[in-house]
Amino acid sequence: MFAKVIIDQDAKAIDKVFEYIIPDNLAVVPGMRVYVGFGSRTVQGFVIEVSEKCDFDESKLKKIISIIDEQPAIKKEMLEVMKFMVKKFHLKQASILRLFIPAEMREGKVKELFEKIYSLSNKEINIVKNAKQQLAIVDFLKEHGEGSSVYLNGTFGNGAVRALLEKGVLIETQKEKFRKPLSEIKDDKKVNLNKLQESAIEKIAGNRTYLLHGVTGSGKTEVYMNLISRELKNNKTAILLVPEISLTPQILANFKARFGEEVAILHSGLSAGERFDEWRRLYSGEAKIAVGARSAIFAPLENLGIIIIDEEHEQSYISESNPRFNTHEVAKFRANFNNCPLVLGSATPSVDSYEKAKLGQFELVELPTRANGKEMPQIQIVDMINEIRSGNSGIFSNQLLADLSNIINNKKQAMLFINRRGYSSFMRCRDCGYVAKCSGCDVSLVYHQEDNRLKCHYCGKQFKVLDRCPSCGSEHIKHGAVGTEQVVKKLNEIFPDVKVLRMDNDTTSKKNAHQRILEEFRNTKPCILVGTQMIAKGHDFEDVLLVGIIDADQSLYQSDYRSTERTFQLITQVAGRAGRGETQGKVVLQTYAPRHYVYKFVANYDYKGFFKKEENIRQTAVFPPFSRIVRILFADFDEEYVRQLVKMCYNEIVKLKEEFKDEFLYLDVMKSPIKRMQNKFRYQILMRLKLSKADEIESKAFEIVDKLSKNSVFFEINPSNMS
DNA sequence: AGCACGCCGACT
DNA sequence: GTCGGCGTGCTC
Repeated sequence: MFAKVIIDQDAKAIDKVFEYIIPDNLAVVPGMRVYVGFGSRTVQGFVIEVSEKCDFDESKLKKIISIIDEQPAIKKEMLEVMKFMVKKFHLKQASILRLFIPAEMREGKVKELFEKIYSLSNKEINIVKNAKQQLAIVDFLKEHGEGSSVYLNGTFGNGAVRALLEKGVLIETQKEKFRKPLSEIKDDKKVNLNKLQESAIEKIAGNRTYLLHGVTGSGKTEVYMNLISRELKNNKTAILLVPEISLTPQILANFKARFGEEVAILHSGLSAGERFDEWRRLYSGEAKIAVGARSAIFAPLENLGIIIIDEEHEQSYISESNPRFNTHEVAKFRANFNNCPLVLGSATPSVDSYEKAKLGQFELVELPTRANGKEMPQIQIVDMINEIRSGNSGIFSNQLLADLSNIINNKKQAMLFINRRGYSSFMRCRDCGYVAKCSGCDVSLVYHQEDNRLKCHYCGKQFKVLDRCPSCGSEHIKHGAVGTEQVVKKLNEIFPDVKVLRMDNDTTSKKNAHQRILEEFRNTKPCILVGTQMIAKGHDFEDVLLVGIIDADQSLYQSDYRSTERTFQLITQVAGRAGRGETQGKVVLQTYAPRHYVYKFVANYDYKGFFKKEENIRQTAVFPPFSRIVRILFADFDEEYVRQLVKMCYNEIVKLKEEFKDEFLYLDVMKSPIKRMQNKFRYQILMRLKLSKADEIESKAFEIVDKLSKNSVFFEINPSNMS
């Protein structure tokens, strides 16, 4: 018998199938990891197929050395997922397979965790009287039967334990131990579903893709839980994906409360060992529901009954680094494979998904009202240009200040949203225009007052702050756009007695910091929470009666075709934080472009109106979803090398364009907007294609680039971050 | 990716 | 003379 093996090394040159002989004494099945000889060394590989004959010169085949796990680490379905992803996203096989197993399983990092358990042997106990600790251990074990090594060493000292082991008084057994993340189980509040929720659940019954459009507070989570329960009753399993930042302790606790041990949670906050344990519980079938961020779509579950993607419009479902894949597409593949429904839920669906629903490719299911019947908070648009005209050049409008005072006087809470961390977005010399930039990236440095440093938000490098311009010596340094730190500082000046908390990447990097800040916020009144995106999701604070959006235009200025859509989504999201309790909340939205159509629609919570307008614009300009944008990014330390490579590829693609004359709406080659990142020079080829033959052209373009480049190249479809 | 093989410069 | 620099090419 022969095995087709993929070598577990992430290199383009060996991203193919190698064949090996299966020795008679090894029971090798597809999906297993094996050790094989490879050139002069021994490496790990994944068996993807077992067959009677081989395609390679049999005399040159080596034997598989040994198997790594008894059970195939990659299940059959996932081997199909791999094949799909290779085709769809032009990824290397090994890099995909690595997504399917927890990192700690590779290279024997953390194997299963075993606990050492000691008990008394029947050997005669012979301990001198002054060995008090040893006698104490024996007494303890006589009473309790056994004890863990951690406990015994901790309470009696490891010297005593070791002495008893040497005497043979103790025997050691190993017990498998599961690490349990978050075991705080609360009572499950039984929620009665309203009619709309019930009918939504009824509708989601076939094997299609369902777009669940439900306004914030419409009770989507409750619908998800019921859908999952239903599938569990049918003896099936479920995957629920949520954006990383919504994986808050409360949400996780809700799921634990409802499903207990049947739910496994996969998120970045887990330790390596915890994640491995959760993975194993899914693999073995002990856990039947996987809840997690993007990569939970690869959960090793069999017999899937439903896949749910919450907040389906979120950008984080498109992986933008390393193995670049689109979670929706993988989910659709797995749903088809299992013949089960795929549910995409959102209060603000992506234009792409809503268009598909409109075309009948998805089935639209709507929850148009809040479950508690409460009104959505009122959104007031404040024209910041007017503020400047009337002499207020600060970062807060008079309206926002008045509303904040009101909140403080009533001992309530407010959230201020500013999607920029740090103090100010750049430092520039007023006299000569010099801007401080990162030495390795072509981006301006962000000033962080907290540690008085300039930081690069792309590579993390830090630099000394400028007190004078290094170019002309001037001391007139100007600060760029306002960030979270500065908002906090200004609030402290204006409201010195009020607690102000900040939540952004800088304050939440430590473990559990996230939770601590939210806990403090919950318990402090009055209080103002200033934060980036991460305050926009899922938090339910009854006393937040005011949400301020400091610079609503910010996401509007990113010049990609989805920036308006993103602005609508973000504002709706943030606005949803206000007035979650009995009292109606309010949103103050500060903008320099008050007449932009996005604000008109957002203030009325008019998603459909917005969609229509946006659809119209995209259709007229022939942008996605009415076309496909392909971006091919090249990056290398050697600028001359990338320049030539990109040129060669471009010339070939121009030929492709001649072949498909009417299909190209646009084709060009250029420096990437960020010309250099982490010392790599970046060039890109951009094309916009009509949908009719986009698949064909895309794969031909990929072949061209793949052939010419010795490294792997980044292919991005409809990218939203074009930096 | 890693390692062997191979062909040119400055050293005990 | 040979130790070692890293370019090129191969791995079932």
